[in-house]
Amino acid sequence: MAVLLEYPSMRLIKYGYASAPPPIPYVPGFLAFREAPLLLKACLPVCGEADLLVVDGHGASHPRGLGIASHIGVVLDKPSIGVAKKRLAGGVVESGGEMLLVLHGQVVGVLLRVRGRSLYVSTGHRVSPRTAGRLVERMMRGGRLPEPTRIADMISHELVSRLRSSHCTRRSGEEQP
DNA sequence: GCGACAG
DNA sequence: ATCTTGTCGC
Repeated sequence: MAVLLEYPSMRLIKYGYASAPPPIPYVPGFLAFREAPLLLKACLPVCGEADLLVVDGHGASHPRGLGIASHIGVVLDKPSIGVAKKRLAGGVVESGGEMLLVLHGQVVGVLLRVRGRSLYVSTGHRVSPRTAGRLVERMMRGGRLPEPTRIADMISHELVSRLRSSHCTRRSGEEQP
């Protein structure tokens, strides 16, 4: 699922999606091998108008410094940022009131605290760690996740729910007492 | 040996 | 991610 939002209003312009069985199982550190091909298909209708990609997952804060956020940015040749809900690699170092994500002695991202939860924001492609953090902060609208991720989650959940019930039950739109 | 391990 | 349990707010 990919959504195109206007910045800074964060209004939904349009979205794209694709569906297919997972090619391989999920293995930590290799998420892009499982999800990037389908995600790239979902991006086709919207990425041409996008100036920045916000990806659900890590970018440079990855065991080999190349998470799915970096992967997508490189393939689509767009600036990208990784926004993950859990730590994958590296550590957190406080510096000047900032929580920096450090990997192999390099600052690769920032840790944001949102509503008591952690958000691991990292460089994807052509965006510095601190700029990535600042941009994500400006895409927050009161939710636990930045608007691109939150809205994509919302729409994809609705799509899955509606598609599932219209495929496994009787005619869609019929009541179920 | 033990823990950690995006989605 | 998915699943289960518990808590809080409307």
